[in-house]
Amino acid sequence: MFQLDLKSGVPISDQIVNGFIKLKALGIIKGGEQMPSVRSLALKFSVNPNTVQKAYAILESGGIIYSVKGRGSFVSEDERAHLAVIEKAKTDFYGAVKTAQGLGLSSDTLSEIINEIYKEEKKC
Amino acid sequence: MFQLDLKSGVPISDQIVNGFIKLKALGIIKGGEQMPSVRSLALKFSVNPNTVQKAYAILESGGIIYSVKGRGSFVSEDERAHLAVIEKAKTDFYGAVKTAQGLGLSSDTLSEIINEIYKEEKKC
DNA sequence: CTAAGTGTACTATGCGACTTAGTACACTTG
DNA sequence: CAAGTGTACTAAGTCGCATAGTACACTTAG
Repeated sequence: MFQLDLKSGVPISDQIVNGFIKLKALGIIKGGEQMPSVRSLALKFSVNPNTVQKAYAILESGGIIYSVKGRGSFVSEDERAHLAVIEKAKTDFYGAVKTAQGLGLSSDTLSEIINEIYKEEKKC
Repeated sequence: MFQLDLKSGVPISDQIVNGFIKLKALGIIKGGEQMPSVRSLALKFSVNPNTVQKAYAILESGGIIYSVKGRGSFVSEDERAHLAVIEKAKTDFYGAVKTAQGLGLSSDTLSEIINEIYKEEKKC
């Protein structure tokens, strides 16, 4: 699972959303798999059930999961939702590059940073 | 100058801070140059003077500008502040790459995005 | 059928960040 | 002296987030 950082200033509901998006993007959770119940996850994170419910509502509106009354919430099997996540990740990164460019960083500097990070990946 | 986006959710004071940081990073404003007065900038942006004052206080704490009672605020001539801005930009970009990596984007994908953006720069 | 567990909806409350408003003071400059 | 500057302070309002509590409809295991 993932961790919550209550001191980060990032809304808890957003952290839960991003946490599951990552888990799905990395294939740790897969389509059709059952999500933790709203109440159990709230208990696990020591957080209000309403907060988890809000996160689940966001995930459902994004097509990442779907919910069934009385049964539970499940990871969506629709591939389009997964593609949308990838697209959003690209868009976010696009914005980050634009910002870096606006601050005068060269493309070489950015490439160096990327290589540094992905080099570590290969070590694993 | 730069624009404010009141609908973005980003605090106005932060937008002002980032705006001047960019102006200095790009060399549009230079060390020793006088900043707009708190009141005049507030008028120009149709914003409360306190909000501009807050932004200036942040800029001063970061060494980007310095203020003199009764005279005004001026762009710092200390090069260390400029270097710190560059370092922060790198750190922010580092985080963006980490996030993209966490979502499964390959280094090639990121490089493509960078090339796309910096290609446009050369056109100008 | 019953009980437990599920998603969902609603209101009320507290808290903190941000912004605005207004006032005041010390300083510099023309 | 007057105007403009930075600075400091209190008060109020708005907004988003999180919590608390309750309630209802549904499904499933027993």
